[in-house]
Amino acid sequence: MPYASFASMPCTLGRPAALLGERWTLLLLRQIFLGTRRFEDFQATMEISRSVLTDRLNVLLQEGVLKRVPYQEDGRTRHEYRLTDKGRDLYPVMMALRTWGEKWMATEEDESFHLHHRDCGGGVRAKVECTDCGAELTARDVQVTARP
Amino acid sequence: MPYASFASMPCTLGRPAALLGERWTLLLLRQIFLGTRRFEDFQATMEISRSVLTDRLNVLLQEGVLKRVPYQEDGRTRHEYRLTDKGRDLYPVMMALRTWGEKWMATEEDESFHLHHRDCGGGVRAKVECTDCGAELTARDVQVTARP
DNA sequence: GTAGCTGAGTTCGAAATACGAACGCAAGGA
DNA sequence: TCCTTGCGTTCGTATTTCGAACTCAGCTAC
Repeated sequence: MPYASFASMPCTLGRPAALLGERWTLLLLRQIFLGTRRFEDFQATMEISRSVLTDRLNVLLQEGVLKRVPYQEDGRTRHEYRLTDKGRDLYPVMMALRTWGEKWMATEEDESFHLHHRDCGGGVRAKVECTDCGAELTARDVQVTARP
Repeated sequence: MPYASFASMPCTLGRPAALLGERWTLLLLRQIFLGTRRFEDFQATMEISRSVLTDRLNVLLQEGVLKRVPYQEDGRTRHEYRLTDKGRDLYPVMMALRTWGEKWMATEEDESFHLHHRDCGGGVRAKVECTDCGAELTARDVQVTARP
């Protein structure tokens, strides 16, 4: 199976993994969650080639993760890329990555950014929980069964 | 900046994003969390080319996400790839992807698998919470500030 | 009007990656 | 001795990515 055909794989973990597992896509989403919205800014901050940037933005537009929104600048109409509701729902994925990075990949030189809850000032972390009892779960607590 | 040099980017979200954002890596991790452990089985279930599989496994070994563990089969010593503690801690990332996939990418044909809490049988989902007050957070609830 | 600037792409030849079929190799078994 | 298995490595071809140059539309200044 060529990589591209995972887009149609019948698995709700496999399809997102294939979509976000394309080179540059996760880094692009990181920029977007940090507030970058314009083609030129993506290009400048990530040093991605323009043609690949065009391609990745188009894929995310097609998937409905991003939308193009017109805005005005010095009287001209331009467009910026913004998250849709679907895209905004990727927040837990990004936070899970960051929580993992903080625990396992942190170095002295990291100077990224702080995140805190607007209301109470607390920290932010991703976790997995049981929808019934609310317990926090690890891989060991979870049983995998084939779907009927 | 070529993609590879994000490996040294001073950001605890950027580095994991670059590592897992390499083609095949997320799909490989999915297989691993589903229980695949041997080279041949990865190759067969994902139809990845052998050389790329070798490369990705080596990267994950080097990063300490996987380890090679010897085991016996018909008297011969072989090796299998297993998650380290660091690797097992990627579980929330996978569950966040799946939670998102279930919500936004589910189709009729999906026949992947069920997950449930061993103790109480409940469902499984990823979420982001405040480390102080425990509230569930979305992107809008979180303030981003440059690190001092 | 026209020359220049800017944001947002598009094009294209060269370099890096991925593909897949064939090969290598070590350890058992027939 | 030869065959099979698991696990890679090699190598020529096909696909992606790179980066510099080009395009194009809508101002702005002259």
